[in-house]
Amino acid sequence: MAIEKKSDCVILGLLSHEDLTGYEIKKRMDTTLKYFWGASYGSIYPALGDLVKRGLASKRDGAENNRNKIIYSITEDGRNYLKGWLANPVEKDELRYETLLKLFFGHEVGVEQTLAHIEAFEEKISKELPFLIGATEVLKKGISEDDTHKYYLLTAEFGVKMYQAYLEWCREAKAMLKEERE
Amino acid sequence: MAIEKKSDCVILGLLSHEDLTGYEIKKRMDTTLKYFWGASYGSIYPALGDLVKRGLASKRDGAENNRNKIIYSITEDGRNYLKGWLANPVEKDELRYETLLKLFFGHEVGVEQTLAHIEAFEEKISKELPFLIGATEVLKKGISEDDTHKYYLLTAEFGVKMYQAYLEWCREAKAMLKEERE
DNA sequence: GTTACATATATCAGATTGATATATGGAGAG
DNA sequence: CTCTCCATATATCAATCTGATATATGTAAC
Repeated sequence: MAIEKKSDCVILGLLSHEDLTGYEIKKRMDTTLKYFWGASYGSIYPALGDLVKRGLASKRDGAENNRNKIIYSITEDGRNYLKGWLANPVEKDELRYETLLKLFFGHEVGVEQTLAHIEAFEEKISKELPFLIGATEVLKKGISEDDTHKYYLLTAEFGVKMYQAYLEWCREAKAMLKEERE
Repeated sequence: MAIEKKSDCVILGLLSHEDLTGYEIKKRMDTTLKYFWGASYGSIYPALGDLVKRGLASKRDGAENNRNKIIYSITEDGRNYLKGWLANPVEKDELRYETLLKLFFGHEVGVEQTLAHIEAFEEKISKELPFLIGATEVLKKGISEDDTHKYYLLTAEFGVKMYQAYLEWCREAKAMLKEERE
C-alpha cells in the first residue's frame, strides 16, 4: 500500500550521495546495485522528469563541447521524501531465479541438462565473487573516512555471504545428482 | 532474445506435473515456488487463455455443484515447448531486495533505523526457515518413490543454504553496527 | 443467520523491462 | 588520416507484469 514508486526511491537514494546524469544512474544500477536491484532506461528517464516536476529533484545543463548532458540533484523536499521511505518498513524482498525454476522442472529433461544449468550457475557466481570480495576490502579500508562506506559494506558483505552459500550448494547439488546417476 | 514468455513456461511446468486450475496455479506460486519465483492472477489467467489458443494447453470444465471451475492440462505440443525452454541456457537470475536497498542508503537515516530493517529481515527469515527445512525432510523421505522429488529437493536445499547464510549475515551485520554505535 | 474465510475467475491502471533509435567523443588500427 | 569500435548520452515504445479490485459461491464457526 506504499505510495512511493520504487524507481523514484532508488534514484533519489543515488542522488542523495552525489549529482548524477541519467546515464550515470544506469551505470550505478549495472555495477554497484546490480547484486540486489536493477532499473532500465525506460524507467530512469521518465522518473527523472517526473521527480523534477514534483520538486524532488532539480536539473541543470552539464553539456561539454557538443556532448549533451543533463545533471540531476536532489532537493530538500526530495531528501525528506527519501527519508520517509527509508523509515517505513520493507515491503518486499524478491528472488527471481530462472536457474531454480529450470531445476524445479528438471524431471522433464533429466539429470544431464539439470547438471548443465547448475554448472553454468556455478561458473557465473565464481566469476563474480572475486569482485564482491574486492569491493569489501576497498570499503573496509575507507570506512573511517566516509560514513557512507559502512552501509555499502553491509550490502557487499551480504553479497559475499550469499555467493559463498551458492557455491557450497552447487557442490552438494552436483554430488547428489552424480550419485543418483550411477 | 528468448521468444518464450516466462509466465507461459512456469505454467506449462506446473501443468507438466498435474492438471490444475488457474487458482491452484496461483497457490503453487505462493507456496512452493515463492522462494524463487512469482506470478499474479493478472499474468496467469491471460496466459492460460493464450496457451489454449496456441494448442500448448487444453481446458475442460471441472464445475462441481454451483462452483465454477476450469481445469487445464498440458498438450504434447506444450510439453515439447517446455522441454525446448528447459534445454536453453538460463537468461537471468535476479535479486530484488528492498531491504538491501534501504541499507545501502542507510547513511541518510542512521544506524538505529538500519538496525531495525536488519532485525525485521532476520525475523522474517527465521520464521520461514523451519518450513523450508521441513520441506527438505519430507522430500528426502519420498525421493525413491517419485522422480520429481529429487528436483524439488534441489531447490528446497538451495533455499535452506541461502536462508542460513542470511541469518549468519544478520548476526554479523548487527554486531558491526552495534560496535560502531559505541 | 451472519460473519469470515477459502475457492474460483477475471480485468485494469500503472509500472517496468528489453529493445531500439539517435548522435557525439575518443582510442587504436591500418 | 580515416575508419571502426566502443563509451557516453538521452529518449521512447510495445510487450509484459504486478497489485488491486470486482464478482460470486461454498463452508465452517458461533
